[in-house]
Amino acid sequence: MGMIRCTKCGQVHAIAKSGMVRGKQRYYCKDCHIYFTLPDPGNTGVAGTKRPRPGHIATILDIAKALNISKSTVSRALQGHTDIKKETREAVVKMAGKLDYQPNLLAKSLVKSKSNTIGIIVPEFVNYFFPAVIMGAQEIASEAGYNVIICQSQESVKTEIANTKVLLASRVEGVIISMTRETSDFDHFKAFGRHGVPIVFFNRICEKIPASRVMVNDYEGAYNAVEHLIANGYRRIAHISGPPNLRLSQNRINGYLDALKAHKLPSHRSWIIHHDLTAANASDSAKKLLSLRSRPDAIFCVNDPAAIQTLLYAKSIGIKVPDQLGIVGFSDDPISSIIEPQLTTVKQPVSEMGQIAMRILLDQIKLGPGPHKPVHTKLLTNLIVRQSSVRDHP
Amino acid sequence: MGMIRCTKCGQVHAIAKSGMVRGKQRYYCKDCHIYFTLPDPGNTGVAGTKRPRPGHIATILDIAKALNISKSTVSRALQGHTDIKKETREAVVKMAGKLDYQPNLLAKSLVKSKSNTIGIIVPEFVNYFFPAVIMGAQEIASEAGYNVIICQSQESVKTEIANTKVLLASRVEGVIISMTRETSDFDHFKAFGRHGVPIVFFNRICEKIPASRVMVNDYEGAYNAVEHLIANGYRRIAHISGPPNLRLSQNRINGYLDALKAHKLPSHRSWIIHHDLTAANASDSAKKLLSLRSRPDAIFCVNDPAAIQTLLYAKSIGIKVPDQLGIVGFSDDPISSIIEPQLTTVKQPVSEMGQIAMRILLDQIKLGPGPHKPVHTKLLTNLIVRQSSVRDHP
DNA sequence: GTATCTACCGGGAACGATTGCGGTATCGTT
DNA sequence: AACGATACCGCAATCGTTCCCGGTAGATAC
Repeated sequence: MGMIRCTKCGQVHAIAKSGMVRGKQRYYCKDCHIYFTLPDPGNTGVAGTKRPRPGHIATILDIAKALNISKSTVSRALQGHTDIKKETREAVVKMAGKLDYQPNLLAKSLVKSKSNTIGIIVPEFVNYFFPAVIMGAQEIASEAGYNVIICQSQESVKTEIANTKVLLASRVEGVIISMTRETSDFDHFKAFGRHGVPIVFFNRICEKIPASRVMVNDYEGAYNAVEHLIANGYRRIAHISGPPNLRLSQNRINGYLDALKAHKLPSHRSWIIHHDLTAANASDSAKKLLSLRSRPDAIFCVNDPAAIQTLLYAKSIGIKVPDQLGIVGFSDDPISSIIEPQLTTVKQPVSEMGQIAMRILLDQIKLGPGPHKPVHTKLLTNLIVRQSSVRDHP
Repeated sequence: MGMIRCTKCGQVHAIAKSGMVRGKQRYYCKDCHIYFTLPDPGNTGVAGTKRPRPGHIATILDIAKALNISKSTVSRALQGHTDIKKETREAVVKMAGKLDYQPNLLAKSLVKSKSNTIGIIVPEFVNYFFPAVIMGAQEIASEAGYNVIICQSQESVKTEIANTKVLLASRVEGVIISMTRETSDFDHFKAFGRHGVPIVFFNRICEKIPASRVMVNDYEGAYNAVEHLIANGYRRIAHISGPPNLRLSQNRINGYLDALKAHKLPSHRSWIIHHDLTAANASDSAKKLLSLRSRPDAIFCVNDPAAIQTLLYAKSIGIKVPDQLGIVGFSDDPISSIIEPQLTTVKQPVSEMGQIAMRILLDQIKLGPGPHKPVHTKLLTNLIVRQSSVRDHP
């Protein structure tokens, strides 16, 4: 029970009501029988001035009022409608410039139910690969007038799920995804399908969902890499693989195994080590392989970061590469041509991957809602032979 | 003149009118004296069903109707308002889950005039530096419930201007910028200020604008690097610098020059070469320096990519590093600890840079509109001494 | 001179949320 | 019984666009 000035009468005592409306205390005036809240103290309301807020961005209504025409006309003039007289249009455009008008995409998206936005979810973007893919994708998207929201799942399913929620709430028209290494439940991806948002997977695809995919010929790439090692006289070839639930890991293992089989070379289970794609773990895997009693004389790695860690470890313990150990990576990371010895690697078209994924996605968006036949694209790799796998005297 | 069914009467002939309204032909019915357009053929309108579109995302209205309550109540229930009965709230939440409700951020942003979005503009993100900064920034932003739109200017002022337009149109609440190397006109940045959108510059700052800045102690970093070279017996120290209009280039040059001066060492104009931060250009600069008659015996580079190119070039023409040539870079790019010899470099706190920039920005946003005192933050670097600059016998 | 067209423009309903204002039913006091 | 207070909820305006209707003035046709 405090004395507070009522909005209708003079000061009368009023008491707290209606449990705090949006953070503001609500009062009731006994005499006037009305409810009221106190105005914000910040707003020293100068009556009469309509919208004097400093950071106000001009709207079409501002332009319309300045020109004494309707906002419909302004809207049509601004989007180049034929129905508008030339002078009117010019006046509108001029006034828009004068008022520093910037269209409110939020409002536009809302009314058109079209956000002009694409979502991209990647596990991380510190290692060369994903930024390069994103660059390719973004290039195509902005050519088509689309914006891109980039999300990092940070290899965590939990944030991956959070990412899908954000993208859904932002009403993206399509999504490009490379999964987390630990994603095994796919309900959050299906949400996109339920809401008619097309998906394109790349690199780390999900086979449980009938969506388009962009990958490289992992099997052939691995096969060729291993065959190249064999041709260079290596016989005890091990493999540092990726997380087993990723299709790309499986494909590259199969290529590796089949190449060995085709050349009647042995394959041991202990020669295949899965690692989680972190640098520290790759180095551990290399350590494990190189301290085996039956030490391999070559290692084919699922990607370049792993190959680089392997190479560094081998050097650190005095194993000569390529003489005592052959190494082949996968991706053609810029580091691989700088490290010594230079790394032989299976080059994959990284930027193109993003471009193609985006092109497929935009096509699906153009086709409109409804389930479409998924497009499965397999890009070609090629082996870049450098020093880490070539011996003069096998 | 064709026979087309009128919307009001039976079929009467009608003729093209009103110059194609929004891509659709408009007709006029002579008998009814009305104008009309043909409905979209795609919509085989099943009357009665309100919104049967397949990809429809449930709205609060859908929830309200399903529960026979008003949408206001749904809205309040969903945001945990106190004014809602417990059973009602639970019913709403349950129905929201059942209908797979996802709030429409566009609508929310529109009505609240708050997009919950931050814009980031960087020149590129293939080289280690910018992705790492962005990661740091994004981390802080998502902790605070903000989304991030990332734009690449691709070192082009033109796309940088386009980026600002997009961010403005997306009603971002703040922007973090690292300029293009060629940006010399700043009107497009001022637009943010005019609209009350706070800016934080990092790395490549703009001094013509009273905005907050995050940088490292470029001068001291450079000074220490050069002093380190001097301590290792190098006397003819050159510098590959960045674009001259960037403050960081100037600061690092000054640190370089002052260190030379302090040790009474000569500095030649021909020993300072500006390069445009591309790899090819860095390599050219190294070539130019190393073919000078008075060849320098050490080079301090404005960043690691340049230092790496220099190192590679020196090796390619048989110059021994560090014996015949000392090299120091700037940034501590991951490559610098892998290349041989390992690169001495001035380490800057990259991820922290993004974090701090974002924190400053969020603070300014919290303070609300109106000009605030810009915050100028200078982070500390420290010299990582590796092999490329250390000689046993100076 | 009238009927018919054309060129242009305005009114107003969406889009999907938030929120100020106010109403009803219920309960507790005196 | 009457009144004050509380708990809960609905109405309707609002954000900035787009776009469907439709209307009017002038040109053209007959």
